[in-house]
Amino acid sequence: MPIERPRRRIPEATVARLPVYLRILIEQTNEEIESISSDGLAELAGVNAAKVRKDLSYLGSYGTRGVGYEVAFLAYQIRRELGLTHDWPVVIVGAGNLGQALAGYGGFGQRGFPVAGVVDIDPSKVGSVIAGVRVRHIDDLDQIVQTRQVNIGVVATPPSAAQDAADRLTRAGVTSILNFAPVVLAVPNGISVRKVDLAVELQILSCYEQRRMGVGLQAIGLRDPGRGASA
Amino acid sequence: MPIERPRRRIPEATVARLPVYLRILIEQTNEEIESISSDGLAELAGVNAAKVRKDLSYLGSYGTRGVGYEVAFLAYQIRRELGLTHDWPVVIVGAGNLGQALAGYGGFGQRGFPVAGVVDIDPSKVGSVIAGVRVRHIDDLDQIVQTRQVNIGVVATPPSAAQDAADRLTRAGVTSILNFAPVVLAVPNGISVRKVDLAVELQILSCYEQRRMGVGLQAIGLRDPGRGASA
DNA sequence: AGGCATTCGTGCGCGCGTTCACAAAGTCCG
DNA sequence: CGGACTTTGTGAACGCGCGCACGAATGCCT
Ligand SMILES: NC(=O)c1ccc[n+]([C@@H]2O[C@H](COP(=O)([O-])OP(=O)(O)OC[C@H]3O[C@@H](n4cnc5c(N)ncnc54)[C@H](O)[C@@H]3O)[C@@H](O)[C@H]2O)c1
Ligand SMILES: NC(=O)c1ccc[n+]([C@@H]2O[C@H](COP(=O)([O-])OP(=O)(O)OC[C@H]3O[C@@H](n4cnc5c(N)ncnc54)[C@H](O)[C@@H]3O)[C@@H](O)[C@H]2O)c1
Repeated sequence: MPIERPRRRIPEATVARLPVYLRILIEQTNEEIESISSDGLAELAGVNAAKVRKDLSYLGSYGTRGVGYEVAFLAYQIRRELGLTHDWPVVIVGAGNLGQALAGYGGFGQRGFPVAGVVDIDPSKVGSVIAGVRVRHIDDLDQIVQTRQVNIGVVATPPSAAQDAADRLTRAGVTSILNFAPVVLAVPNGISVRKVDLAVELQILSCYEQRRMGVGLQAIGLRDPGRGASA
Repeated sequence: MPIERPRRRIPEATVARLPVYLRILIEQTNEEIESISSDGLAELAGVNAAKVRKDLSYLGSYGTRGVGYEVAFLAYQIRRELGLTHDWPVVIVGAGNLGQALAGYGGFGQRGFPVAGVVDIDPSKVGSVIAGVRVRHIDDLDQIVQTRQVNIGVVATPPSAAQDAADRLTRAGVTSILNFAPVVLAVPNGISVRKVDLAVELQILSCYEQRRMGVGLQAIGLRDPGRGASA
C-alpha cells in the first residue's frame, strides 16, 4: 500500500470533527459493523452528509461508491491523520479538584493519552497518589517531560498561576497545552494552545436562555411556558 | 436611560467571545481601572482590535472616541446581553469523578451559576454531601427543576447513560444542556446543547503535534528538535 | 452483459466571520 | 478656540466553510 500524503491542508473545522467520526467508527467496530455510508455516519455524528464526505475526502478517496466506507480502514486513516497511531503521554500541572478528576479518569489512557505525570507546587499535595500516579513537585517537570517524551501539557491550576504553569511547560519543551484556567495564555510562537472554559460555555447557554424568554417575562421572573424555535 | 434593543442578531462567534471580554473587564474593575481601549482589550483577550470593536458594536455604541470604553458600563452591557443580570441555577446529573469536581468548584456560583442540585442513579451515591450540596436521586430531578426554576442541566454521566440523562432533563423542563460525555446527544427542537469533550481537544492537539514533526522523525520516535511555525 | 440503484467525490454558489482602512467624533492642550 | 492627536464605528474586500446538486463509479440483479 503506497503511503499517500494529504493533497491539501486539512481545514481546522474538519480536524475538529474527525475525532467525533473516529469515536463513532470505533463504536461501530465494537458492534461488528464493517461498512458505513456517509449518511449513516452523518446521522450518528449529527451533521450533514455532504460535510462528512467532504471531510473524509481530505484524507483521500477511501470510500467505495455504491457501498460506503470500510469502518476499520477509515478509522485507521483518521488515526493516522490525527497522529493517533502512537500514544501521546501528557503531564498535568495542578493536582487540585480538577487535576485529580482528570488524572483519575481512565478514558484518556484508553484513547492514547496516558498520564505521564502530575505535578503541583503545594508540598502537601506532593507524594499523594491519584489512580496509581504519584504527585510530584513542579520542579520535577523538566525531568518528567524529558524522560517520558511528553509533548502535551494540561494546565489545571488556579487562574493566577496558569501563566506560570504555561511558562514552565513551554520551557520544559512541551509544544501543546490544554488550558482549563479561565485566562488567556501568552505562549511563544509555534506553541499550540486550546482552552476549555466551562464558565464560558455556561454563559453562552445563558445567552440562549436570555433570548428564549421575552423581555417582559424575564423582568418579572416567570418561566417561559412554551418551547421556542431554533436549535 | 432608554432601553436599547440590539439592532442585529449577534453572531455566534461574537457571543462566544463576549464572556472573555467580560472576564477581563471584571479584572480591570478589580484593579480600579475605569477605562479601556479596544486595543488594550484586544491585547488582553488575544484577538484583533478591529474584532473587538465590531463585537462590541453589536451591543450598541457604548464607546467614546478618543478615549475608549468605560469598563463598568461595558461590563454591564455584556452582562445584559448574555443574560447574566440574574442567576441561572444549574442541575448536575451524575455525581461521579467529574460531577463532584464540578459541584465542588466554587467558580460557578461566583459567576452566576449556583448548583441547584446534584442527582445520581446510584443509591450508594445518593445522600452524600459535596461542598454543602446533598446528592439526590435522579427521580427527584423534576422536583428540583420545578422548584428551583432550573433552565440549565449538566450531563456528567458515563457515555452510555448520557442520552437517558438528557432525556430526563428535557422532560423535566430544562432547555439548555452542557454535555461532558463523549456522545452526540439527540434533543428536541428548541433545546440548546453544548458539548465539552476533552478527548477531542487532546486529539486536535495530537494532530498539531503530528504535523509539527517530520514523517521521518515520527517513524523512528525522535523528538522534533526545532520549533515549527504557526501558532 | 446491461440496466438500475446506491453512494462517493467535488465543483459551485452563498453566507458568515475576519480584517483592513478610513471618516467621524471626541479629547487634550496651548 | 482651534488644531493635533486618539480612538471608535463601520463599509468593503477577502477568505473560509457549508450545503446543494450532480457526475462518476461501483455493486447487484436479471
Ligand atoms: N474544579 C472544577 O470543576 C473546575 C471547573 C471549571 C474550571 N476550573 C478551573 O480549573 C482550574 C483548577 O481548578 P481546581 O478546582 O482544581 O482548583 P484547586 O484549587 O482545587 O487546585 C489547583 C491546584 O493547583 C496547584 N497550584 C497552584 N499554583 C501552582 C503552580 N504555580 N504550579 C503548579 N501547581 C500549582 C495548587 O496547589 C492546587 O493543588 C482553575 O483555574 C479553575 O478555575 C475548575
Ligand atoms: N472525570 C474526568 O476527568 C472526565 C474527563 C473527560 C470526560 N469525562 C466524561 O464525563 C463523564 C463522567 O465522568 P466521570 O469520571 O465522572 O464518571 P463516573 O463513572 O465517575 O461517574 C458517573 C456517575 O454517573 C452516575 N450515573 C450513571 N448512570 C446514570 C443515570 N442514568 N442517571 C444519573 N446518573 C447516572 C453514576 O452512578 C456515577 O456516579 C463521562 O462520560 C466521561 O467520559 C470525564
